[in-house]
Amino acid sequence: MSRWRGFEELVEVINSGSFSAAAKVLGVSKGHVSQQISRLEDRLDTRLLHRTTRKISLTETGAIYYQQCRQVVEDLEAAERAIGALQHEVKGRLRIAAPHLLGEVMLVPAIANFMKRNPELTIDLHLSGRRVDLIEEHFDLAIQVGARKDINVVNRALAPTKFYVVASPDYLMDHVAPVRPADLKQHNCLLFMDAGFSKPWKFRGTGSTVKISVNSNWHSNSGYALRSAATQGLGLAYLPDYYLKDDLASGKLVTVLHGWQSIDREIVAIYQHKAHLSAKLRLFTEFLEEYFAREIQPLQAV
Amino acid sequence: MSRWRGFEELVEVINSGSFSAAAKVLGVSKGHVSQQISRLEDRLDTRLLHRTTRKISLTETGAIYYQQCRQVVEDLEAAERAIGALQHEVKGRLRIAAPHLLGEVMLVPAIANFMKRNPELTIDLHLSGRRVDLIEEHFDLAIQVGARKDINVVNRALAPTKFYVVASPDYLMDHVAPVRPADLKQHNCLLFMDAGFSKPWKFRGTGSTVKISVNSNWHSNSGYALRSAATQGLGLAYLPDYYLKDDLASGKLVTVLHGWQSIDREIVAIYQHKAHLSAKLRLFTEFLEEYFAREIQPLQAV
DNA sequence: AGCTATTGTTCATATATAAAAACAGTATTA
DNA sequence: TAATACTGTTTTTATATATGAACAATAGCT
Repeated sequence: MSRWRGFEELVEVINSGSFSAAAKVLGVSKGHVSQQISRLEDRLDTRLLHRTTRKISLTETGAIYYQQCRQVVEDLEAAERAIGALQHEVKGRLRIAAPHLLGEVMLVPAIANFMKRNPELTIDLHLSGRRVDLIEEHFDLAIQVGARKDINVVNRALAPTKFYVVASPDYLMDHVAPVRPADLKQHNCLLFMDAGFSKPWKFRGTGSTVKISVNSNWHSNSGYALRSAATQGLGLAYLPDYYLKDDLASGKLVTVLHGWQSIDREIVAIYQHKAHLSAKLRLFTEFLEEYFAREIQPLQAV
Repeated sequence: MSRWRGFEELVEVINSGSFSAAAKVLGVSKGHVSQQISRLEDRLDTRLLHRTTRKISLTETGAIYYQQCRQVVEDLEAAERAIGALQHEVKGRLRIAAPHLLGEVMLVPAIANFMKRNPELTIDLHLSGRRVDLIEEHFDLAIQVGARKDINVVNRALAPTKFYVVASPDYLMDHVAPVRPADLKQHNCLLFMDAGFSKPWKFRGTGSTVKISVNSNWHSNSGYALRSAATQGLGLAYLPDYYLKDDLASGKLVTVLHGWQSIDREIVAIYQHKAHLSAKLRLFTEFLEEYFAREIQPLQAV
């Protein structure tokens, strides 16, 4: 039972002018209002209202208490209104975590687009190689490639993405283009490496799946640096489609290993709990889904 | 059920840092706290807390709501403290109604005495011939001679008082002093009359009680005027002991009808409800009781 | 790694609360 | 002046609420 029961009944009795009217407003029985006021008086060990069957009048003590409670009721009403507004409008802060590459290439233009429609929104975009802790670091949303196993979060697939092995035309003038994954061993591969670890390159051919640990004398935790190194002919790079689109179109890079596709992966939005999703978060993820579907064109078959 | 249930649980969960700790502080089960927060979230249609088994963290929405609720809790606590102080100290306003005579003669010095001990008190003394409506006119206390029949008020006897028939020695030189109530018919009686009505004079002899409607060509609603008229030999007056003390001692007036006593009456304090008596009201009536016992000396037997 | 202590949630049950009707009292109205 | 309609309170009964144990999950400890 609440520590402060009865204060709203008191306020409403005064505002309405009678127990009966207050009961009607509050949607309870008048007997209940009577009981609540009585208990409040017992608890405060003072009489708050003088009452005859017809007239209600505040005690001096009651008047002082009423003033404060009235303020409290107004504050609580204001608080609920504020929440309601926040809940149903796209406003406030949206704190997003993402890897550098995805964030810079995909999210920055997407966010720009979304904010044009929702100018009251504040964005806090945090790019890093880590998988952030949503709770600890107060992120509303994390965007990454591949889902999380954490059962406390929702993984929402936004778009599929593929990785391609690419090289510059220059490089391919000097080296024989690989046609099977095993051929990669003969090449210098530009590796994405973070915190000392790199992931193997995976491919799916007709019926078989291959995982290759490649040779490399060049590592970076920056996708931009990897792509740049590849265009300058330093070796082969394994990069996602959304990051290659322009350079493939312009011919600065070309794909190799035709017939071998990388394993499909998903760009995922990750957030806490499906229930009670705030409007801003719900609408932003919906927007991202549409935006990615529109912007990520499947590359011409390789 | 309250319209704002759960806000105190939310505040305490944040203040304590966990559901369990909050439950301990609030003196309820942790299951209950959990349920309250859940309902609050359902009602607001938003998530207020991120929770894992070990960590609690406010949502952006939750943080906003928490700030407001925290303020509300502090305000409610402050309100209760204020009431407590008002309830247990003699301070604030004490609004008293009394008849002119009693008020001027007895209450003014009594109040002066009481206020010396309780300087934080404010007194509002309203003198009139009417029986005031405590509720309607916001009186804490009415002092009068004789109890009220109203079942909604407390009649607290402060002191007994007697009425005496008095005359000036001059008057008695020219007239035969009455010895029985019936003799009053032969005299001019100075009548207390308010709103066109006067009360009969009552007497108790040895074994019998007499009620007399006297003859009068002089009326006033002022006890002071009555007494003054009597000292100037205009006739007989029927006045209370506390108002005659000085004039009887100085010999300006003398009592008649020896052997016939007026009906004893009570000076009464009248207030709303015995329960929840404020400290100032309780202490003031107690003080009046003592003060009257000390100050109203029984007149020498008549 | 495995164990322990502690977390928040869920569920059946005991308790407390709110409703509805009966009650007592008082302004209003005819 | 009597009838009436409405007041706040009381009481019984139906409903809702809080509990406490069982549960699932996790951080810290050894």
